[in-house]
Amino acid sequence: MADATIRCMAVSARRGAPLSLEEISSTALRLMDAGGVEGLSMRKLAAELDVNPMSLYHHVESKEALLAQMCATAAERMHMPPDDDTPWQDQLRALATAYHEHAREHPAMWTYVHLHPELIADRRLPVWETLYRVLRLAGVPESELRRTSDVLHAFVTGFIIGEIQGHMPDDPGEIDRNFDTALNLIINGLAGFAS
Amino acid sequence: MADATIRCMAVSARRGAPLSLEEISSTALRLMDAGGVEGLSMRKLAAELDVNPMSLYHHVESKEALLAQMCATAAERMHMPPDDDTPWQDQLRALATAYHEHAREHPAMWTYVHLHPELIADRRLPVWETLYRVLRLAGVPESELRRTSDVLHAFVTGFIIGEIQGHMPDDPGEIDRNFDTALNLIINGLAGFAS
DNA sequence: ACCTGAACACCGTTCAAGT
DNA sequence: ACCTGAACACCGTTCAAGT
Repeated sequence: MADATIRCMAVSARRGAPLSLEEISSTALRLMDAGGVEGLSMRKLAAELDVNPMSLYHHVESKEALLAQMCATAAERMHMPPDDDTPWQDQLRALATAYHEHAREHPAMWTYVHLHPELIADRRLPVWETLYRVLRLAGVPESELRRTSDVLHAFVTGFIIGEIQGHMPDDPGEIDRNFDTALNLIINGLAGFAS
Repeated sequence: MADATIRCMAVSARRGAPLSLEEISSTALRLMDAGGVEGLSMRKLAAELDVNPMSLYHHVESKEALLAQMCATAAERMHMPPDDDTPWQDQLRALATAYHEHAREHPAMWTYVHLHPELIADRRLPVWETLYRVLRLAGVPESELRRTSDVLHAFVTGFIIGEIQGHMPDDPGEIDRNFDTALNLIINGLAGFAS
């Protein structure tokens, strides 16, 4: 019986269990975290999963589609700070920090997202919901929410990429001071807007 | 005589003249402008120059070195607005606009620079000289010039990449309004700093 | 249903040989 | 001095064949 089931599912000769999309994309993310963008190839991914490269194409349309999938689930799962009734400045700081940390955990994937902004364009994503809420608190008029959030997001990702790709931290305190400078600039700028 | 010269220079069978670094990198830039990052490969570049792919390696150490070369000369040649004694806000606007336009002319190369910030790290480059001058005018203390200029540069490149890679202009006026929002945010932020 | 091997059209690059 | 062809170690992906 078990033999029959296994035979009819055409399980890989090299593996016990069939592939799943979940397994594929989490392994892919691990490869990307470890080896950068060049660390992820369909062939290396297949080797890591102990499977023929072509088997992947039964679960994923293309490498691009796989990357899109990875980014989408990462963006959905991103944990955002809740509305805690503190001043908008503090909430913006918390949001930026959460974003920042997430990006530093998955720098290569983040760089890819930055280069393909359409992958997180969905305004129902937690990041955007949270950012909109904070910007409303800051007094940004409804008609300017879209534009302002786009600009801020571009700033933050620009900063993060610079940090990821740049001369890395001799002094880790230097990172924090850069981050503070960036955030203070934005908060000052927004405050000027609202008033 | 001419024959002898040509023979001893071992000129390509397919071309009249020998390759030059200048010819290589300007052709490479043209390919990149036209076809994005994927538009530039050593093999396509050689084909465009009507030369064997391996000939390129006599003038350039690697593809990476070629890209570095291209970015460096582009950054050196970038034409910056002169000090015209207008308020720093106007001068910053002029600087950002010049940068913006240059990036829109060579979006793929610009994206590459953004991903390899060390390529324009040289503080003697016109961009940095100009930015430092404007930031001094804005009242940024000497000890914060490096940090502030890094952050601003990251913001601006983040914005530009977002614009290049993002949903492109349905309405070209939309671009300008985004750009204004970004710049006003920065100027407001800096003004808060200095005071 | 799912997996596979061979093949195709690409990469960047090394190396020994040509003139 | 400069150019070249063959070769190597990679890519993503198609397609027909296996179970």
